[in-house]
Amino acid sequence: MAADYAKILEGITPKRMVLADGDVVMRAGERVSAIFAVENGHVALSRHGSVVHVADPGTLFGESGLFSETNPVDAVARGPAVVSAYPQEHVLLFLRAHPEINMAFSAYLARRLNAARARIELAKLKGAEARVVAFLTQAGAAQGWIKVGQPLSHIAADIGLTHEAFYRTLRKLVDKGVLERNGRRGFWLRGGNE
Amino acid sequence: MAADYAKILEGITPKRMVLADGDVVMRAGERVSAIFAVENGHVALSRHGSVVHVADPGTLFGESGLFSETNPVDAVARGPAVVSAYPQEHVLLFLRAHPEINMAFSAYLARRLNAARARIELAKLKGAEARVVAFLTQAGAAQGWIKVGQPLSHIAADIGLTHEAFYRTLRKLVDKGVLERNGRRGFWLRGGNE
DNA sequence: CGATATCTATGATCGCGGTCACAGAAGAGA
DNA sequence: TCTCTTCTGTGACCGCGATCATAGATATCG
Repeated sequence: MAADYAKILEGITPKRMVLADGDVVMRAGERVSAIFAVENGHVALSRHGSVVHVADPGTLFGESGLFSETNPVDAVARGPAVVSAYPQEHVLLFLRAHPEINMAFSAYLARRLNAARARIELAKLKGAEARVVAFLTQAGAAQGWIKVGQPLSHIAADIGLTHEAFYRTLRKLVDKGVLERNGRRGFWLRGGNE
Repeated sequence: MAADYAKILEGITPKRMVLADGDVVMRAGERVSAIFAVENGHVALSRHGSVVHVADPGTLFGESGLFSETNPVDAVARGPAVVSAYPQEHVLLFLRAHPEINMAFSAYLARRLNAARARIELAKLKGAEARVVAFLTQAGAAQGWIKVGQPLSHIAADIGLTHEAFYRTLRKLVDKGVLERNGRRGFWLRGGNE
């Protein structure tokens, strides 16, 4: 997988971890040992019991812990997953030794920061419909068919809705002709945007 | 202002910009010219017409544009504001030349990422009371008196509530004996937490 | 200093979405 | 295959918080 962090970590040999649903990758408060890349499946990061972020395939997690002594969050596999663990010390040494790679890492963090901020503003939208449309738009459903990679009920929780409200809103959007569905997880927002 | 990005940019001379409400700092699609620090006021970043982030005083914005050719977002002043523009090329040269500063910049981005994710956690809490208590706790109101630095109505919007609901929730917490107030902006959470 | 805008605050009403309840569909495992 | 779990989906009810209305308290500015 040509993930956008590929160049950053290509010089480091990761430890591969194969996880079952619910397996713990790291616990909040533990010493930081590594930065992780999701190869397959999903990993939920939670803080005080509530999910803060869901790491998708092709993304890193634990990036913020790289610069601190202890992990700020719990990381638990959502369903079967495969992650690569890149030892913290190797990564830090590598970044220090390769300024260009370091720049690329900063760029990667900046992109993730943007995504997180977009999610915050999404959460502030009032009304289930606005949030669902915003989510689908961010996912690219306005440019053509997209296929979401996780259960709709998880998405509902991610955008701060119950699954019931989410399903009802999807139906309403379809009835309005704004949204088309293909199977259970295929979506296409058509309608007078842009 | 001793912002936590101070050390990163201290070697670069910014261009000061004084803005009125609605003034455009940068437009999506334009060539990137600088990274910005908000000295005063607020700057709204939007993409495809919807707000992605509101930059507060003491924070940077345009960090992601630093690594690309063109701006990904519009930036418009929300009310009168003062921002410092640090020319992109100077910042890039500076970071390339000083690996340790580059690491510090990565660490800054990682901290912001953490903060953003904590905010996501807060936004997902259900119920006005839970969100208000979470906000006050994050602000340190469980450790003693704190004084918030912005109008309560703005805080209400930040945590996804109307100001009316926010005021009512504060009152309810005071009635319950969980919260004490000192003047309009002083708060202290007492009660069996921890 | 007085005029004006903003902030803080509370009450009444109403609609959205959470909760509860139920069920078919799909997937996992034996 | 059959069982069991999870996911997807819909309906009924009702409580929380958005909205509308109003007003005193503060802040701002000429």
